[in-house]
Amino acid sequence: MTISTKGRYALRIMLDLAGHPGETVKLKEIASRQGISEKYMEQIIAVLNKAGCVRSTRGAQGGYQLVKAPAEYTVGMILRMTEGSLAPVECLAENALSCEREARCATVEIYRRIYEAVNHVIDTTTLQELLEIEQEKTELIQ
Amino acid sequence: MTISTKGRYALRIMLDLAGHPGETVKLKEIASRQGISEKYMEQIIAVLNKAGCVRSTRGAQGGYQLVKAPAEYTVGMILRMTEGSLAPVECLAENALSCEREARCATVEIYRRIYEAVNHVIDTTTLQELLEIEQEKTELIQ
DNA sequence: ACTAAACCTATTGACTTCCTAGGAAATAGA
DNA sequence: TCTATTTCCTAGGAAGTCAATAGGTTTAGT
Repeated sequence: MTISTKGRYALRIMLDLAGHPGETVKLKEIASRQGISEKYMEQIIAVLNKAGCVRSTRGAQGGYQLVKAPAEYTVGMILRMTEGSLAPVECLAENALSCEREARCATVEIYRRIYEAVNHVIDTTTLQELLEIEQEKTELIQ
Repeated sequence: MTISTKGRYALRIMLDLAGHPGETVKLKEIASRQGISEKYMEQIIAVLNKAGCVRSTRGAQGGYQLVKAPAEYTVGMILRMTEGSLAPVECLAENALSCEREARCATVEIYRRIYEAVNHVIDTTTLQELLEIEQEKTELIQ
């Protein structure tokens, strides 16, 4: 029931980019700030890039930047890109092949409720909101 | 972000027992009704047994039965016994060792919200409620 | 005694996760 | 044009987890 590093790192990458608006941020910078393997991050940001979430500039002085404003990204978008569906059971995922227990399965109801609760949280929280939380936290440290 | 078969099967075992009140149900019966490997179920029900969730009777004509009424079991109790904590990240689990990013980590806030939402769902749904859903569903089939 | 059941522990194949490795392609600046 | 820097691409691999399977021991009813 855990979210893998792939999704968690994706969120941190996006948050890092959101914290540097207008800049073209190198992966190396994000890696050192976040303490994540640069090579591993490459693979994660590739997904975000192909999905059109970030824009990349190749070559020297290249890097990444957000395409839209932080408020335009929900956490749900980012997590689903990297993690796939967050359904607690396969039969609830979008492209699931129908289960033969479907008609009489009572337990799926609890999984449906969990799924809806999770979706509600991640679809109503934006990157902007996380950015504000981060800023509040850093102010507390200073 | 999925719940493993261990937790899902545990819920189905408990629901099966709840559907046969007063009876001492053999594992073999549950296995054939639920279409789950008997040997694998042994390991799962052992956890529920040690936790005092079910009572076992050994020897011939033995089996299992619930200790309490279905309304006394929440889905949360059952899932946590078999799955462990349902926290989406380790640092939120009960016995987690503190994370050094804690003070400045903004993303943990979204995980906390997810965690709370999941906990709310599973702690407010009882086995009794699932039993009623099951009964409604079987009536629809007939 | 015989049989049916729970109990116990080890092992295994498949899969996933998290990361490392090694380069190719693109581009800014000298 | 050359070089350094960056993104891009693909393969591979160590470790761990999952979902069982296997093979017994113990207990108790008939």
